[in-house]
Amino acid sequence: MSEFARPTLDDVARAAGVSTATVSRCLNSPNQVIPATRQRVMEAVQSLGYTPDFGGRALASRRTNTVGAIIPTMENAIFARGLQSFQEALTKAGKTLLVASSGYDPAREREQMEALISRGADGLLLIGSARPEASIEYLRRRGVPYIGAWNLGGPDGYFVGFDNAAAAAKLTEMVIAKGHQRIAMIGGISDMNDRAAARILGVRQTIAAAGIGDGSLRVIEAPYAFQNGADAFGALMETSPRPTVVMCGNDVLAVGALQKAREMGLRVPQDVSITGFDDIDISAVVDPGLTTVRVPHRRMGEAAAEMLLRLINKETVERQVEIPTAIIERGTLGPPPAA
Amino acid sequence: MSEFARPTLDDVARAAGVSTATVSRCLNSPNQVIPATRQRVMEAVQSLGYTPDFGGRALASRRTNTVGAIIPTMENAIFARGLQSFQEALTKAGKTLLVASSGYDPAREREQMEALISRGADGLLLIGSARPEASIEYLRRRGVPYIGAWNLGGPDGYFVGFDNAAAAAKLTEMVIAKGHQRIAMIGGISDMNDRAAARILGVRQTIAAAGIGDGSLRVIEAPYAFQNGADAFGALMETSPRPTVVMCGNDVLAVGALQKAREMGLRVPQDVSITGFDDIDISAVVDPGLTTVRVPHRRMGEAAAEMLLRLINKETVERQVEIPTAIIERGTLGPPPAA
DNA sequence: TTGTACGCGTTATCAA
DNA sequence: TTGATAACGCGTACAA
Repeated sequence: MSEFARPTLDDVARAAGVSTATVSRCLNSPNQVIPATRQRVMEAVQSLGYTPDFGGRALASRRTNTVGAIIPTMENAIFARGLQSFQEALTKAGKTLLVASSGYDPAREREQMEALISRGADGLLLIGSARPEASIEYLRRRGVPYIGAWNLGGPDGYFVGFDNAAAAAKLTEMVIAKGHQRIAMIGGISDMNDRAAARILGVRQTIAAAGIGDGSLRVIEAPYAFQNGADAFGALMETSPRPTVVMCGNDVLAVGALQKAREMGLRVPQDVSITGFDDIDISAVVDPGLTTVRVPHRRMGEAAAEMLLRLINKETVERQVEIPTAIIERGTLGPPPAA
Repeated sequence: MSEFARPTLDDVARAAGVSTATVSRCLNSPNQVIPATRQRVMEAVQSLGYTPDFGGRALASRRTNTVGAIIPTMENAIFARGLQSFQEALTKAGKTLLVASSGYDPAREREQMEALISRGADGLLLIGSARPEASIEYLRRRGVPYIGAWNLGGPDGYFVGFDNAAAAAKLTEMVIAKGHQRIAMIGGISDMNDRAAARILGVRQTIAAAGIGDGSLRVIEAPYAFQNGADAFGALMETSPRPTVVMCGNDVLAVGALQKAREMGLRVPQDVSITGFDDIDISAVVDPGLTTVRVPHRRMGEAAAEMLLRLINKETVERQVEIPTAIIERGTLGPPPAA
């Protein structure tokens, strides 16, 4: 009650009648201390409510057991899920995870990098590979291990993720096999978001290769939100000739599109087909269920933790770990209408 | 390339040909330094890629500009959304947010408290008010300002949140007004989750007060997941006499219940009514739309940031800030079947 | 097994 | 306006 200052090692030492070194040892390598002493020290720790000061500890020991993650936004369930398992794996290894979000802004991402590194992060998890060279140079110069996740990257750097383009291509092949000739797409904003860009690319290339229609693809890009999916779908349905299938870069967009179709009195998949990407929870719940690409986020989080930990420990690490995806067929993809 | 160690203040000072004190001043109070010197120093900072060490800085200045938040899980969108705005408000005030999750485990929450405090957190955001007295005592002794969010709390402590019980009661009154006599509920796990408990309580008390049925309420508690909502709904529909309405403690459970109803060939709301709580995105997308309680998470995050900041600055603060909720009527609540 | 004493990188005080 | 230098809290050789 009367004590309002944080207790220090010194306070504990005095209370227990030992030296600060002994208290420190009790906390860090207890078996070097005789049980009687240890108990006395631990009692003092308890009664004072002592918690070691992170700053002092980091300063003296030169390590922090902290890793940082910078994600675009906490509001996207797919990051939340992957991060959760990332954190669980880290916790098992005795590390603490610090999370920051960039709001899809490279400048802000850079700020967060500095904040995390100045807090002593031993390693960093970043999303994707699209970022200014200066940010990467900064990381490199500082010698901070980092990995990109949620997709695969270029020739250098370490990545654990999905081949977004290949998965989109495979789904597109299935769409074409159903007989669709007029394909349109609603994608995420591809600028500085390589996942969104790769998904669009996969669809586009497959269509071009198959020589469907004129080989081009109509794409509307929009931030991930139900309403944007609905609006874009409405716009696409205005065009003539109407697409027979709308492929979406993300399930959120797809569900919005699906809702809009219902509002417009269009039956899915009889009048128009819709596909998604990610397989979020909601995709199994809508009616009809969404045909989409399943992306195992939890496994990716675990794999990312393992890779980053190995990098931090300077063990050998594969440069790329690919997490396989799978197409989940539910009800929103069918053959094109006969018309 | 050849430099792999983190540059220190000393390195910068040497490179710029000044003392460490001057470098420190350049970074913290630039106008105390003559422009010519400042520029020379800043160039050295740039070219070395210097970032101040957080530990050293915290040690010397005795403040961290860091606040911590401990949430049950990152996978619940309602926390993610509130946290996002909490963080935005904090960032404006020059603070950095560190997020940790407890997995609904009080012991783990306590560990995270220590981790955050040892990292110098100036204040803590916690969810709800249900936690062991020892955890609270620990916080109090350390003199760390903290607030509970997402609900309101007891006589002491600071809270910003919703009156979960009152909102549930109001919704129940509406249900009763529609003519329902047989009400059942699917709630979250109420143990150590005061939000879930309060929602159940609000429903139960209203039913008892109205003398509906025998005044008791059948409740199944389950973790928030679609499948659990579906399973619990199935179990409830087995009972006889069947409830005419199933009130859910959360929209996730409600959507699961809705899906199960469809599977069972039950029309909503003609055969059975369903209500939710939270108004997550999906609730407007399902068919029919979910009648639920809207909880403005973003506003809560902002209000929480303001309150915590004031507490940290030792300004005067109201003990409780209540964020109003509203009932959103969509399609899942109707009158009971005539039968 | 325990204690002494130094150094980690920074800020802040006091002189110059 | 700038420079020495003493804290800050902790870990760890080294000595006892």
